[in-house]
Amino acid sequence: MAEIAKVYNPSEIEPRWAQEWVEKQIYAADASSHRPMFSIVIPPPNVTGSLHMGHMLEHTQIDIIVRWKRMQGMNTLWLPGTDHAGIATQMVVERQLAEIQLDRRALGREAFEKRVWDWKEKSGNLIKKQMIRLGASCDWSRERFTLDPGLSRAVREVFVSLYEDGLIYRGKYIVNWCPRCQTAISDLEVVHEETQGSLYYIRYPVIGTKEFLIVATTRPETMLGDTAVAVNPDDERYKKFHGRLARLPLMNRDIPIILDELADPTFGTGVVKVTPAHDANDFLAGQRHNLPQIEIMDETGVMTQNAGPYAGLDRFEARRRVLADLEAQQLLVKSEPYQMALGRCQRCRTVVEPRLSTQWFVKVAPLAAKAIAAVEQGRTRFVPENYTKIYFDWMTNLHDWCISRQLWWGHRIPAWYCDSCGKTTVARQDPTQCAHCGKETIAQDPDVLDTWFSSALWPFSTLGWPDQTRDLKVFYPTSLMITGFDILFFWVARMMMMGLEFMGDVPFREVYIHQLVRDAEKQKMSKTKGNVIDPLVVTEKYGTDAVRFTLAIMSSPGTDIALSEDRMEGYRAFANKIWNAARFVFLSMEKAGAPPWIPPADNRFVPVPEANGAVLLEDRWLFSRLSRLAQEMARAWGAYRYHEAAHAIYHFFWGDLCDWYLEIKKLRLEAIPQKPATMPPAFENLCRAFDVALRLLHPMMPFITEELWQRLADRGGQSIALSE
RNA sequence: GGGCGGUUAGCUCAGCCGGUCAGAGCACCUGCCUUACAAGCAGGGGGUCGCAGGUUCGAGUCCUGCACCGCCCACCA
Repeated sequence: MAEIAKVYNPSEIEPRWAQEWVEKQIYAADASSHRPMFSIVIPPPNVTGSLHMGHMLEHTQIDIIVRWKRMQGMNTLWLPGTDHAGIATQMVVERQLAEIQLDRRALGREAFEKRVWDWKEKSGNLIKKQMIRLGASCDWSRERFTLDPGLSRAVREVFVSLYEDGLIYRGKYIVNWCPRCQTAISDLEVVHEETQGSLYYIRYPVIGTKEFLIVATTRPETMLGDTAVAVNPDDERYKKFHGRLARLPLMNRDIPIILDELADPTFGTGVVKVTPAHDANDFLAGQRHNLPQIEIMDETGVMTQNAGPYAGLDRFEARRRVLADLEAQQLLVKSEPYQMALGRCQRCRTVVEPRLSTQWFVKVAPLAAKAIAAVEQGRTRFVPENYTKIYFDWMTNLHDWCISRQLWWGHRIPAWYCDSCGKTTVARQDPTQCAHCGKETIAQDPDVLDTWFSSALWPFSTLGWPDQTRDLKVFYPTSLMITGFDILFFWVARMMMMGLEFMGDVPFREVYIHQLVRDAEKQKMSKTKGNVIDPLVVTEKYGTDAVRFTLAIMSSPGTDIALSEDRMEGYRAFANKIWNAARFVFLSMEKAGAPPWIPPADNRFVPVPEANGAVLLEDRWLFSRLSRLAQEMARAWGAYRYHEAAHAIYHFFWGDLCDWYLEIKKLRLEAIPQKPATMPPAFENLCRAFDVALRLLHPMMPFITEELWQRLADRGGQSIALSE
């Protein structure tokens, strides 16, 4: 008794178990097992730094389910790993370079990539360390990284295969372009921000008349690239101008007045300028009317020679000059305040510029159709259910996915262009000559793939695909995906598409979308904002179990988690309560004897009767509570209602077990005159009840339960670890 | 322009199919260092469950409308 401290000190206990669990590889899955399977692949954290509380919530939720399933006897796999996170990681390293006045271009591609790899090692190791400290029961022998050779082969295979099927193509289209990152980005990487801008009304003289057309625009500088002015064909006001030309001010080019639905008679003046090279809608209109595309801005957002006198100016400076010049020529009618959704780069907040660019795209419609059907058929289920609708909405309104990025960190696009014949070679093996003309004058595309391209393959690439591995056979489709809402479209939807296309089955049977962890001010925690809390810090302060339990009990659906340390303090107290309850149990064993008492697994919820055959009232009561609790927790976990399971065990443990049951046993203990030869049933039941309570608590608080169970088992002559 | 979520004790939130659901934790008040635990024990105060209607024998719990707060999606210049 003396050797057990009155106050529970998790930092003495937790790291020891964390290490032991890893060293003994007790969470390794068995691909040759015939037991029922439960598999889950981790949403691979980005190697951009360390894990934040959002990860800890996610990992806690995954770990609870995984441990629960494992304790049910299932052959359980939790596959860990990390994501190279293309643009995000590249930016981290670029920022580091900037601090020492270096630029990636000055460094060169190879040297730069080496630096990113170095960083990846650092970040990846830190992430692994954090997860181990969290007690994540991963199978580390199956750890993966999206740039691993195997996974890269999967990426290559998928790219080539989709290309051969005509589902990947290359072309010059309007893409979202970040002038700072100097790369194309997908629609999803553009975040729209309500911004107070201005709507400018500009006069375009109509040739052959003394009249003007007045166009309204929020981006006046793009007029330098106008190649038409559009009015709605049914707009009576402008019928007189049909077939005429307009004079583009400042540039003094004559451009046609076209008739197109693009022009909404109810908006502005009903006249819209058409800039095919710098606006997605105008691009399409330009195609409909065979308009030239004049690029007036380069990849850095600086005006090109095509912008005439404005060449060399930054786009915003050009806007000011254009406005000033229009004003001077009395062509600017007016400007009015205008609320608009300005697109910014998700990574750097720079205003995104729609720009004409040659990029690679995935034709998503056929893939999306399968992904929609699979959910309609119930092959994959969303929890909470309402995400199903969101999923459908998004899936049915997809544009083709721009997958090429002008970056250095990522999977290089497996396409080679021939200088001789100009044709493209896309191949599984690096070619040495053009597949079309046979010449060796080929060079690989310098670009890399969108990081989500490889993430989309994660559920099967991590299991060995394209090889037909045993793991793949056993663990795919995975049982469950637990992830955040923020990557539902980026990731979940695309995994659905790729899984169905290449595996012929859904990547997971269920998707549980978890809450968002916010800080005390309800601000979103994010890597880019830098307001992240290192889980290692609170873990040290309150104990991993307490933080895990806090996250679990706050995980109720429908609301985000406003994490506060008050709660962690409260559940640290809970851990301490458990610790001290154990001290009482151990004390009882000392005073009442401690023979082997662990019951067989099948009657764990049945109390041992007294010598006269009757079961003590307190035992009957407690064991009935216990079995009800077990049912309740299984139901709650089965529905991912972590908070209900947590509340149930919390109140059972503190209220029923400690406040009542232990108090009653305390009286019985006092009534024992001297240590009996064998432990009376009254105390055997105490041990058994405590054992079961620890088991029920274990998925949420693995460390303290493992430690106490171990001590309990030692005293009872048992030697099986709880977590096995 | 669509869509979603929230509004319950001072604070943060639970309340799944309508009937011991008016609750928990923290905070607060009173009394206790009772040999498992003061990170504890015993007890206590505190809410007309956003507003207005409706369905029902009965509604935080279902329906309608409204008001705030927050979020997501969107090629209206």
